[in-house]
Amino acid sequence: MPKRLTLKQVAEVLQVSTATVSNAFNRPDQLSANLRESILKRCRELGYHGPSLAARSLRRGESNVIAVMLADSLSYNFSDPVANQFLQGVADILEVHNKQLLLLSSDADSLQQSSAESLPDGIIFYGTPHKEIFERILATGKPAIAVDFEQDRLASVNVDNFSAARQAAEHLFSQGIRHIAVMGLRLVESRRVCRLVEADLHAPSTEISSRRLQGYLAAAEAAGVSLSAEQIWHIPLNKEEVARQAIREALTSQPRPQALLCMSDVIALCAEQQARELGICVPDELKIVGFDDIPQASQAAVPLTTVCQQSREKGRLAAKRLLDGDLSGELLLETRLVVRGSSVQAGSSATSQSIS
Amino acid sequence: MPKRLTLKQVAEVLQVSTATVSNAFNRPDQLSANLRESILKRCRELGYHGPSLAARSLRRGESNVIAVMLADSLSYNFSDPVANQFLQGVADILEVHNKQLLLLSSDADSLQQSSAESLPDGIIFYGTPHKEIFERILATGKPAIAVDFEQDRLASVNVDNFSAARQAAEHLFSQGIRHIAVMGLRLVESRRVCRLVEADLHAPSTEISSRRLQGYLAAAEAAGVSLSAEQIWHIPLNKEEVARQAIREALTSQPRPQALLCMSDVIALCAEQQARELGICVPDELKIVGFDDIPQASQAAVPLTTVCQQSREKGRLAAKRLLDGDLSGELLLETRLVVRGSSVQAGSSATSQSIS
DNA sequence: TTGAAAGCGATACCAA
DNA sequence: TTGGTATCGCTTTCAA
Repeated sequence: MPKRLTLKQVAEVLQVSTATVSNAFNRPDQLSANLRESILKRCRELGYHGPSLAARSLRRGESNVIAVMLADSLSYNFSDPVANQFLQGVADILEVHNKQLLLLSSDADSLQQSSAESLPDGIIFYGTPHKEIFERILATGKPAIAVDFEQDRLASVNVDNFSAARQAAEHLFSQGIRHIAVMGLRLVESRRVCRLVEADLHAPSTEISSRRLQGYLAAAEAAGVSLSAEQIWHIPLNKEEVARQAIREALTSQPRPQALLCMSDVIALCAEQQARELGICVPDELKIVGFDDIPQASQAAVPLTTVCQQSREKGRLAAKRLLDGDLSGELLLETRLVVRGSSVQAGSSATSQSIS
Repeated sequence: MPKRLTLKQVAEVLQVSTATVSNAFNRPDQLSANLRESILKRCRELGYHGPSLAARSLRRGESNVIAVMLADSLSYNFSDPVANQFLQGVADILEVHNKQLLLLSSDADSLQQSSAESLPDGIIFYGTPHKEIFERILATGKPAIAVDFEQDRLASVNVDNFSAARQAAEHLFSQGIRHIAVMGLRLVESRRVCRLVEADLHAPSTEISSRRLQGYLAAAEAAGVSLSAEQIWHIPLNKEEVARQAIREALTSQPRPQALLCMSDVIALCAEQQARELGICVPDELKIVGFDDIPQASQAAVPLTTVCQQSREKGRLAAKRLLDGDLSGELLLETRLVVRGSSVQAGSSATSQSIS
């Protein structure tokens, strides 16, 4: 097996100095076009395809790699449609800028050990990372940006979760609905599905889910609708398998809620499916409102009314700001309620209207 | 902004040699537990969180990073449910082994330039990569494994696409269906939706889509069903927006096919939705069979009959083989036809049966 | 336009 | 158990 060639060896074979070969790759202006061409050509023949990333970034202090630091595990993020949209947006921009993508999880032990965060030239935090790792990275002084959480020491890209959620709830209350259940995502620390207790309502955090809950509550209060802790479920993971249990509980509780306010589309779509299995007709007997506007939301049998939070655009903006060095202040993306399926019939195509 | 500390500086402050600090991080057995503890503690206080990845991998010749080389663009892969499942599987294993994940696209210009492939300790090729990059990486002699394509110089993880597709088609023909349309994925080079022509049928490649097509054709022949080029659509990308056009064409052609054989679940689910919009009742008036068994397949309004190809497990196995150095031969995963919705009624829960 | 040489930060050998 | 030191592959300044 031919051990990878080094620039030095190549230089030797070509009878030029290492500097010249290096320049051929990195600084075309430092040598004649002719020479450069011939060097690159011979390199290709020899099987030398460019400088080693490790050595180059050691020397230059930059790597051309951007990291996304995920709050949860990698595999969880690959399974989550919202995260996927976000990563699509990030990838859109990185591809244009010729940057490579390193996926890191603040959840993983590996980070404690390998300090892989030292490689990338910049870091996008997606969701609230573990404190220790967060501090560690901030201390490096590398460019970084926060997405979906707030951090006074960092620029951020975010949406107004409070207003978005309030709007979603208002949509229901304005239809005269008085009895709802909230399918909440990660509202408390527990790893199992459960309902909230009164105290949970008075411990608002800055986490997006807490914001959304506050938005729901505000809308309820404004509409004079009572919404108590026992009508609010905690779902620890944005996964169908997990959501199902909470939804079953809610849909079989007496009296059955007229509507489900779901903190994600994954939950909402699962609710739709569960309702179908239980023989509950959506939207006649049960209204469902989601959050996120993932692609599947519009394709569902009963197209989902939800809050569009432009996840892909969020990824684009975060990556753009990071690469442009535009690292101050908070950027709030617009959200809008997408009302769907208000007049769907078999044979007619779905309608959807936006309310902004 | 405090520039990142180096191991050397730390050693100086702590009044020990660099070797000792290095050992504290990498070789606990090389120094007393006491000393090690105190060094690590002081490092934390100083804000030194471990050796730089670039320097360490330059020196050690390994980086703790594994790359997945995607045949298509990053953002496309994030949007594809099958790719997401695969990446979940890869991530499952990498997390256990404390490896970081670098996502590379053989599509991107950036690779030509940055030779980012030099960093990772091993590479998983997902789908047929561009030839040039493929050769380049093989030449490095790094551990690598091929997924979803065949390559005599590389170990691989794959499924038997021919048999799987044949089985899917047989399922239809055994129900007496004689007139079908094939919604094919990437069957020819064109970037637009089109039907095949006769010549395309006689140019079988080793690409998975070609294999699947051959499987369909074999089943048709065995069943005495005619399946000609004009009944076969080419869809260039596994995206709903793209598939829609082909599906519309197929569903509005006269006579309308009794069944759609779809080369992916994304296409099949899109077909289901289109049928709904056109007022065609699935499965009474139109049968649909997919391929992949993505999570949404079982959640659809009409649960989808499809071929399960264990994408996540594929990712797991590929990563496992790579990390275990088990790099010879081809590993074929089992596929199985998952028949769903054969007796679904509103109010009753879905049934599904496996035929292996 | 080219070449010589210093050094990026860490590791691992060998000696003490 | 610890310390000195050559070296990993490359970039870049400076001098020729």
